[in-house]
Amino acid sequence: MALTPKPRPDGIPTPAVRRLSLYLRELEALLDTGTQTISSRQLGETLGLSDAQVRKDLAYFGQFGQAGVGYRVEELSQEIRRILGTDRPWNVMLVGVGNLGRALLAYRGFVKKRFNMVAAFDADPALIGKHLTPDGVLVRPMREMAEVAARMDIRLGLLCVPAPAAQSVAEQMVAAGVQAILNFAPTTLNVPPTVAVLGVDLAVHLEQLSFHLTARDQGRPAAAE
Amino acid sequence: MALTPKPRPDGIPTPAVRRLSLYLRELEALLDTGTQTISSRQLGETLGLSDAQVRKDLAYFGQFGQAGVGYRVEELSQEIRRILGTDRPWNVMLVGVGNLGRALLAYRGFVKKRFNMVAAFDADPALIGKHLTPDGVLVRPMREMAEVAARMDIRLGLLCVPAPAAQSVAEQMVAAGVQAILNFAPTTLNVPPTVAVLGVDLAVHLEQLSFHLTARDQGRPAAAE
DNA sequence: GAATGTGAACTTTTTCACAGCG
DNA sequence: CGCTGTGAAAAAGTTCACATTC
Repeated sequence: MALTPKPRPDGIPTPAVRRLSLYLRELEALLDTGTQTISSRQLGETLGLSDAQVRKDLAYFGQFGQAGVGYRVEELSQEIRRILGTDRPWNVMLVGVGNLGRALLAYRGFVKKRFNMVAAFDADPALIGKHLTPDGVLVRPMREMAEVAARMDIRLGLLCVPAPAAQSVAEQMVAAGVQAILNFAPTTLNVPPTVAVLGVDLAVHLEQLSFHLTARDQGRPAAAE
Repeated sequence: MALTPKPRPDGIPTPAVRRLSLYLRELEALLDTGTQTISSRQLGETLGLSDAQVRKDLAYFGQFGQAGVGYRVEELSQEIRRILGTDRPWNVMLVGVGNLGRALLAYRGFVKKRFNMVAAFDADPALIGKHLTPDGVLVRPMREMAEVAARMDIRLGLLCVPAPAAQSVAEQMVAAGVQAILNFAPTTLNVPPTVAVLGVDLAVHLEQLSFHLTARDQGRPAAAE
């Protein structure tokens, strides 16, 4: 163990950040089983990663382990939450209350992670003013977006409108102060570089699996996850 | 242009395969606008990729372009579909007809790509035998999975059950002959290496965006998409 | 002139391997 | 001893730059 006080390295591989979420998921499951400590080898095992990978990933952010022992599950969980910024709740808006949007509004997994869906918007006048579930959030007209976002301090948004509307809606979200967008529309968004966009194209995911099926049937390798 | 007849390289970067889907999405949009040909530079532009990246990615699979001209949109689309294995329809099953499962059953994006949701399963007796939408698919009991999968030649499945049930359900799917799983449960699946799994953990995606928000607020870099 | 396909250079990410701590 | 943290080596992926083709 070195004594570099805080190298503030910044040159953290993007894949390492992605894996951080997976480590956290694993650690939270371990907490439920009452496990106190875990080694890099054990932590990587379930996820199909090498022990070295796990240690290196965590080391980008600090020194959380204890030589000879491993990592304290509770402590490491909290550290990762702090790094990811989920040690506090975020208010989230959802735009586009179609089938998918409704399902996401009701998704329990967000609540557990303290992502609070506090506002929903849609362009369809027929939906405005409705609560889609008894305890669900009110659907508002698009024009209220900026005001509501400011009042509720919303910086994160889910975009669930059809592809043709996506770019224009994204611009409205950005104008309203949204700084990070999870985009479910099957299209690429053009936004200012300060805004983070993560695309989740469900058809693309299936295509990737189709490739694996096809490639395997033809003798190509094909890995997973 | 070289005359390597078919190098059968096999050492195709996984990211290249992912990008193939994005190229196809772009090309399909271009088809609607009646564009005949496109250069690697133009194709990469919308996606934020360099022209070299586009050419190299495509070159892993063959020689589809014409020097001085670019790529024929129609032709390249078909080539990519062939590579991805989406030049033909796939029958797909969905297991777990909760909020998310229902939304996915109704998702129009799958239909367009010829992923046919032909069977749905759930463990809840109250849902069995129902059609969740007028034109929707019948919800069947889990025990019929193997028989139905064989009869309908289903090799692809969407897993939309709660995390605690996911591993056991995945095993049933594999036993029923499913060879590729799109996993929406926030947990890692342990399946035989012949089976491809792609995880879509919605909370993880939001966590990644939270990281970007947090990192940016603190002077770290943070890229997107 | 415009744009591909591709070796070679470069950058990023992963793995190795081992000193050192509890 | 078991296990971390980390430089150094290896592998993977991206960009460069250019000969070549239309």
